[in-house]
Amino acid sequence: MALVLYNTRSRCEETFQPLVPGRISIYVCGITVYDRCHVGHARSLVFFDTVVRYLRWRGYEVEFVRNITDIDDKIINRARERAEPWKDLADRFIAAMHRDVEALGCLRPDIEPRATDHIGEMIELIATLERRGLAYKVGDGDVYFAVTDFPPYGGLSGRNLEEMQAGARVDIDERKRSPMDFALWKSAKPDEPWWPSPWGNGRPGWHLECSAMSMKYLGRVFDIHGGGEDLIFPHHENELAQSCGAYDTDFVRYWIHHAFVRIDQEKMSKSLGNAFAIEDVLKEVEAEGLRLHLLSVHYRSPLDFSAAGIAESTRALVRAYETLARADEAGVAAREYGWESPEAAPLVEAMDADFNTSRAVGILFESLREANRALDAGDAGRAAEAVAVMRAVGRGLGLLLRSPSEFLGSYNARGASQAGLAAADIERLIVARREARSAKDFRRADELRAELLGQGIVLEDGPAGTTWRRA
RNA sequence: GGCGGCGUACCCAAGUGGUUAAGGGAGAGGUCUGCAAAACCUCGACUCAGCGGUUCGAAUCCGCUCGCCGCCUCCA
Repeated sequence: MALVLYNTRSRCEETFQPLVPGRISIYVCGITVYDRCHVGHARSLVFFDTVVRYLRWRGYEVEFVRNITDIDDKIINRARERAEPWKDLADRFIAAMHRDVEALGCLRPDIEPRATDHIGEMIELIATLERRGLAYKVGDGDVYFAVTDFPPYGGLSGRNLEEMQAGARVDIDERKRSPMDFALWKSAKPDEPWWPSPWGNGRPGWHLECSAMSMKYLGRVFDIHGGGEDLIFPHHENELAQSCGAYDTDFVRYWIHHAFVRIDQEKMSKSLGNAFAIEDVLKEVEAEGLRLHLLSVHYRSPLDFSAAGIAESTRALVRAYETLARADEAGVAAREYGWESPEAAPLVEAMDADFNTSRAVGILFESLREANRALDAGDAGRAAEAVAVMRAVGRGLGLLLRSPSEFLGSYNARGASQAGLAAADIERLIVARREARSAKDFRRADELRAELLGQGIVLEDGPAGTTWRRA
C-alpha cells in the first residue's frame, strides 16, 4: 500500500515518496495574528493536525513546522485602531490561537517560527535574489520581485502572466517593471514598525517569511507544504518564485490545499463578515464534536458550517464514547491495532487515498456497530477487536483520545448545567422516581422522567439501576 | 474576461469504468422494556443535476446545457 496525495502543482494524485525514506517534512502556513481564529482556521488546524497524526501513526517520522505571521498591514492597522502597540496585539492573538489549537485537540507544531524572529534570514534571501537579478529596488526602499525574469512564474496556480494582467484588478504601480511584481521589502511609512536593511528601514513582504522560514527549518527542498486553497495564488506562487529563484531548488515536492468552510453557500471569511470565532463556537458545542464534523467531509470539498451539522456530529461522537464506556464496563481488554495489522487495513487504505477522512469516519461507525453487536452478545473477544479498530481510527484522526467516563461526565454535566440542574438535583428525582416505580405508581414515575426530559436530561433504566445523560 | 471546483436518498456524505451505490442523521417496522431510552435487526436512491456521446459495460471518461461556488485583491 502506498500513500497517494493530490498535488496542487500537478493537479493529479501522486504516489508519495518522501525525500528521505521514513521521514516527512511539512510546512503549513499558519495564522496572521490580528484577530481571533474562526472556524475556517479551525479546518486548517484540524486537517493538518490529522495529516501529521496519521503520518506518524503510519510509521513516518514527521517534522511539522507552522509559522505565525506577526507583522503585516492588518496587524499594524488593527493596532492603530485600538491604540495598542502592535507587538502586544500580536502576542495577545497568538495566545488566543494557542488556546484554540489546544481546545481542538491539535498537537503543537515541532517548530512554530514567527516572522519577526527571522528578519535577518529574509534580508539574506532578498540579497540573494538581488544578486541574481530577480529583485530590484525602487523609490526610497521598496524592493520587488521581477516575475518576468522568472519564467516558471504561474506554474503552481496554472496561470500565465498575460492572462493575469488582462484580468488584473490590482492598481498598477508605475514603479514596477511588471504589474505582477510583488513586494519583497516595504519601506517604512511614518509610525510604522521597521527593521534596518541594505535597502533602507522597512519590513518584509508577506510571502517572504514562508520562503525564509520553511527553508531554514526544513531545508531548501522539503516534502509537503500546505494551506488553504486561497493561498495558492498569490502567496504560494510567490513563495515558490522566491525560493526557486534564489536557489534553483525544487522547494516543495507536494503542495496540499484544503477547501473552505462555507456558510450559506459562501466562503466564511473576515472580510465578508460571516466568520464565527472558534472560541465563541466552543462555548456552545463540544470541541471534539466540531473536530469530527470538520473531518467528516473530504478536505478538498467545501464544508458547510451549521449548528445542526455540528450537533449531529457531536451526537455521533457521544455514541462512540458511550460504546467505549460500555466496553470498559464489560471489562473488554483495551487493545489497539497498529497500522500494519490486517485489521487496520481498511483505515490505512482510506487515509492513504489522499486523506479520505470521510471514509475513515465511516469505518469508525462500522466498527462501532460491530462492537455493540459483540457486547450485546456478550462476546468480549469480538468486542475487543472492534474497539481496537475504533481506537486505531481515533488515533489516526485525533479523536476518542479521552477516557470515556471523563468525556461523558463532562459532556453530561455541561448539559445539566445548561438546564440549570445540578447532578444532585437529578439524583434526587431519580430516587423519587425509583420509589414511585417500587410502588407501581408508573404514572408518577413517567411524570418525573418527562419533567427531566423537558430539561434535556434522559433517564435510562438499566439492570444496574437508573442512569442519566444529556438528551 | 482568464483559471479551477462542485451538483449522489428528506438532510450530511463516501464512491470516480465492472458483483447488492460506504457511513451518519431523520423516518417506518421489529427485538428488549411496566412504559421508555439506549443497543441491535429489518426497510429505504432500479439510481447518481439534465441531455447527448464513447464503451460489452459509466454516478465514474468526453461534449453541451442548467444551477452553485472559489481564485485572479488581504484571506485558512
